[in-house]
Amino acid sequence: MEDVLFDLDQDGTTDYAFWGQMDQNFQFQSQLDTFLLDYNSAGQLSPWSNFGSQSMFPDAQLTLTDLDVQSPGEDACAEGETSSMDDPLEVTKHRARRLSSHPPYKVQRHAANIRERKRMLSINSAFEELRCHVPTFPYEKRLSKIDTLRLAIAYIALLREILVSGCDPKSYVDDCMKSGYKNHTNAIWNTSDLTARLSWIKWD
DNA sequence: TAGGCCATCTGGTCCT
DNA sequence: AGGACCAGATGGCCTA
Repeated sequence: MEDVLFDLDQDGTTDYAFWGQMDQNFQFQSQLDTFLLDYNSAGQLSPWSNFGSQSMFPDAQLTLTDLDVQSPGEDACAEGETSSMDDPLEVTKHRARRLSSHPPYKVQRHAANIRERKRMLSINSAFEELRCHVPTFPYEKRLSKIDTLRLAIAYIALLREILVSGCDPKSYVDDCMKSGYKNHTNAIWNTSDLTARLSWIKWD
């Protein structure tokens, strides 16, 4: 156990040295982070977005040493070492983890993290766009992602029914309001909820 | 305070 | 080989 901790310490010090020497990599990292910050600030986030209250880019405030902070998984690994290191498979995994903490891997991992954040940002912007296209009440709080998807499904189903019926959309919705909308789908958003939302829509 | 929601990190897998 | 995609783990924030 002691030598494991020692090794982790060693990795840490070598990493400090590594990052200190690799100005080009740091510049690359900074450029990517800067790009993502620009990407974020240029994005059309809704007023519901909580990005302002919670930093989307903790890395932007990171020092070089922050890159060496152990991940949750590594923590779990360290905690489980005493009980599981007798298992050869665990020993192999542990070696792999130690290997994965070496500098070249960290550079790739950091770049992958940035790409992943960028990818999630694009997904979130798509959700924001979708939220703008589903019927919501003016006073309603921001829809969660799952609710946005479910409401969109129900909304599309209802629009299809309106199309098939050939009726005037507004009168169709009014009829639904009066008779109680029977949604044929399994959607969570059904009956009065969806039609009540649609009653807010200006059909003209 | 528990539960919901979310962002982030991470390793694995698939694709180009 | 490198990037995209995915799911699991984790921790923070918010609300009932």
